[in-house]
Formats: sequence, structure tokens, C-alpha cells
Amino acid sequence: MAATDLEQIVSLCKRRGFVYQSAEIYGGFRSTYDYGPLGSLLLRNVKEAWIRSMVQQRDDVVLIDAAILSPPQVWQASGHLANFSDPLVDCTNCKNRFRLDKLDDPDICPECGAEKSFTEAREFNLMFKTQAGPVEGSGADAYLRPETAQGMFTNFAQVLQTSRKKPPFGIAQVGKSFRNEITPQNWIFRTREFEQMEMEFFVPPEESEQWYEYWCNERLNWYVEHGIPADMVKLRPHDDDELSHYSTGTSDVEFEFPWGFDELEGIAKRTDFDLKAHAAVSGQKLDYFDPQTNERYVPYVIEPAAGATRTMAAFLLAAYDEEEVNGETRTVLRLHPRLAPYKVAVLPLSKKDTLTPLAHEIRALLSERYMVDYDETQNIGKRYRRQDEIGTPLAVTVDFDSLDDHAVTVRDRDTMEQVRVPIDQLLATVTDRLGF
RNA sequence: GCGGAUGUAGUUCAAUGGUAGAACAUCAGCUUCCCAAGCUGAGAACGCGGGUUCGAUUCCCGUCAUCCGCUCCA
Repeated sequence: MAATDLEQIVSLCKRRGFVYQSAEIYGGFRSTYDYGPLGSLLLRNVKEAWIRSMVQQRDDVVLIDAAILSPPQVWQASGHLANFSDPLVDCTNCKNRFRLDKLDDPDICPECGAEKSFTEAREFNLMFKTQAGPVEGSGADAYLRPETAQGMFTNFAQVLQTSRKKPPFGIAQVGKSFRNEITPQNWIFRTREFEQMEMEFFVPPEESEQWYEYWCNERLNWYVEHGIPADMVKLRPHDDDELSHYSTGTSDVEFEFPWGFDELEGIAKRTDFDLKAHAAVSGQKLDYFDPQTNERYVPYVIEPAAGATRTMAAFLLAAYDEEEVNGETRTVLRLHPRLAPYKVAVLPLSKKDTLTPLAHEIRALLSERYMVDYDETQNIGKRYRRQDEIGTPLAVTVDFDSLDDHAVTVRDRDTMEQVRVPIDQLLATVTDRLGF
């Protein structure tokens, strides 16, 4: 399969209503995107697939949904206020920009060699700051969270008590985060408002390494299980000098985007950094007392942190396919059925009143279980193509024979094969064919 | 933010200092229509603001947005 251009996906997404510029009627607003009728379903399915694997199918992880607005103490404790900003300088000679803290000699430009050519260092804080309170300028300082992870740490003691879990156990969360990225880029890959799927897995310190290995493998496999070709994803361990302030070891799951391999998810060893920091700043006890050993310890944390929105982009890119059928190009999104926005399309062969009541009945029947699309306009071939292009795995065609034999045709997106199925077996057949 | 490129229907493109064309897509009608069929018809665009000009989509300036590079990261 030829590599998919980013532009093909971007324009398909615009054309069919997956994702497009936000505030478009005002010329757009930088780095914000809206998820349309299909995109919102796809994104929701990505998040649900993650929750299914990380929470539903396990007995050692619970889900929370913490506040996006948070007081400064959270970010003081987490280190984000101190570390999540970069002092940047510009070389007035060659116009390049550098991080001041990464320069060997703060007076010499590493690019052009000019001396004392730098502008004053400016702080770029990556957190969005606002005020909580309706009177301009007088409310309490508040930050939009730059990661969901801190919600799991501030909820640690609470969840430990209410969920009756004990290490090793995890707290998961899916939700929006906000970062004032210096350069948002690559469509929905790096945006200032984005969605994360994060899990903090709390373990006895001595088990940290084995759980780190475990989660690296689990997470890499998750992408392959959901339809990304194995040669398009890989694990890449960080070099020591690129580790974030909270991590002693990180591996990224990288996907082969059109611009090269880039990060979908980071699996980080956060040690006891966060719990200890919050314990110190809040004065609360954030540790675990093991009644079997009579020992009290602060758990270590392994964190698989994925970007939901960029993961959706990866699934779209990996699923995009074009093939020749009867001299015409067929565009197909070969999305995993669990991720596809619509699972089934119901298509009456004609929109005559003789057929549409039955078609609507079948739509209602299937929609009890599945997200269903209904399309009666234009010819049947065109409607199959429309569904192919938005990744609908199955189409159910109601024809004039259906009125007599009480059966319909089920057509498969990938093979284009058709089978005749009695209506009273349709739900079972669809469920079986979707395979999840 | 800096440097470079770009901005015309939903999408992909065209043309023009003198009222913007197409293809595909969309919608309606006809067609017992199973893989983008056919016929008829319809809606739909010069990112925004200013300047030059008799007249600007076209030239100039600003702005907004997109793409590439630097930087950042889920």
C-alpha cells in the first residue's frame, strides 16, 4: 500500500465531516479543530476502545474524570510551573531560535557562530492561565491542565479508599488537556487543545521495571490489534537528555506519519516523584500501608500516556486505501469495525414507498445495538462507495424481493462480497460479522 | 515568535485590472437501480480589512489561517 499523503486525509476529513478547522466562518482559529458528525463518532470509538482495553477488561484499573480547571498548587507540586516553560532566545544574525538552557555557551550562536547576537531570553510558559471568578482580574488564579495525569495523583488517596484497590493498580482518565504550544503543527497532530488517554499504574517500587516492560508491550500491541500495520508502529526508548522532568525512563510508541515516525504515546517511569511532591506541598499522606508486611511505602508509577486525537489521525492514515474497481478508483477506509463511525448502512434499493417502510424498520432494529447510517439517495453503487469512504464495515440492502422472502443483502466493505440473510437473523449475522 | 511558501464553490483545479469556469461531490425529478450508470434541473467560491485605480479576485500594505523548517510534546 502506498504511503498516504496527509492532504488526502485532511481533505477527506473535511469533505465527509470528520475534522476541520474550528471557527471556520471567521477564518479559523489557530490550532483548534472541530470534530464533525463522523469525526466525533470516530474519536469517541478510539477513546472507548482504549477504556475497554485499559479498564473494562482488567480488574486492576479504575476510571476517573477530574476537573480541567485547577489551582496553582497542583502545578507547583507537579513541577510544571517551574519546568513547563522554556527560556528561548533568538539569534539576531541567523534568525534561528534556541532554548537558552540547552546552549553550551550562552553567548555564541551554535548555528552561525555569531557572538552576543542573542535577544533577551523570553519565557514561554506552556500552561494556559486564567482566573476563576466572574470579576475581571480579581478571581483566584487557575490553570487549564496541561496533562490529565495530575488528576490521578491528587485522587490517589481518595481512590485507594473508595475503590478498595491496592498496588499494583491503576487509575485511568480520558479527557482534554491544554498546552500553549509554541508551534502547533501537522494538522491535528499537535494542537493547543487536545485529548489524552492516560493511566497511572501504582506499583511496589521493586516491581517498577517489570511493569514498565509489561506496559510497553501492551500498549504497542493495542495499536496493532486495532488495525495499524505492525511495521508502521514501533517502540523507541528516550535518550537520557530528552527525558521529561518527572521521568527516569520513557519509551514512545511511534507511528509512521507522512512526515516520519512520530509519537503517539509515551510510557514513562514516573517513580514516586508525583506522589511525594503532592504529599510535600499538600501536607497529606499519599502512600500505601501494606497490612501483610506492615510496611508503608510510596508506590512507583508507570504511566502510559496516549494522545487520543493524534491516535485518531494515525488510525485514519493507516486505514486509507485506494483500489481499482472496474476502471474506477474506490476509496476505502479500512477501519477496525470497533472504530468505524457507523457499523452498518441501511440502503433501500429504491426510495419508493414500497421499500422504505421496511428499510426504516431494519434501521430501527439495528440501531438498538449499533450506530447505523441510512441512505436512499442516488444509485446503489454510489451509496456503497460513500460508505466505503467513511469506513462503514457492512451495508444492508433492502430490495423488492425482500418484501416476499423477508431477507436482505449484507455487503462487506473489504471483500465487496454479498450474502442473503433472513431479516430475523440479521442482527445475529451483523454482530457475528463485525466480530467484536 | 522568526524564515520560506500558499489562500478562488464541499473537494481538486482554471481564468482574468472590466460582474469568475470546470470536474467530482451535494440536492431535487425520472428510472424495480446490487458496486461512483443515464437524462433533466438546482444550490454553491475570489479568507478578512485597508490602499492604489474610473474600476481590484488580480497590484500594494496589514491581518487571519494553512503548509515546510527551527523549537515543543500526548
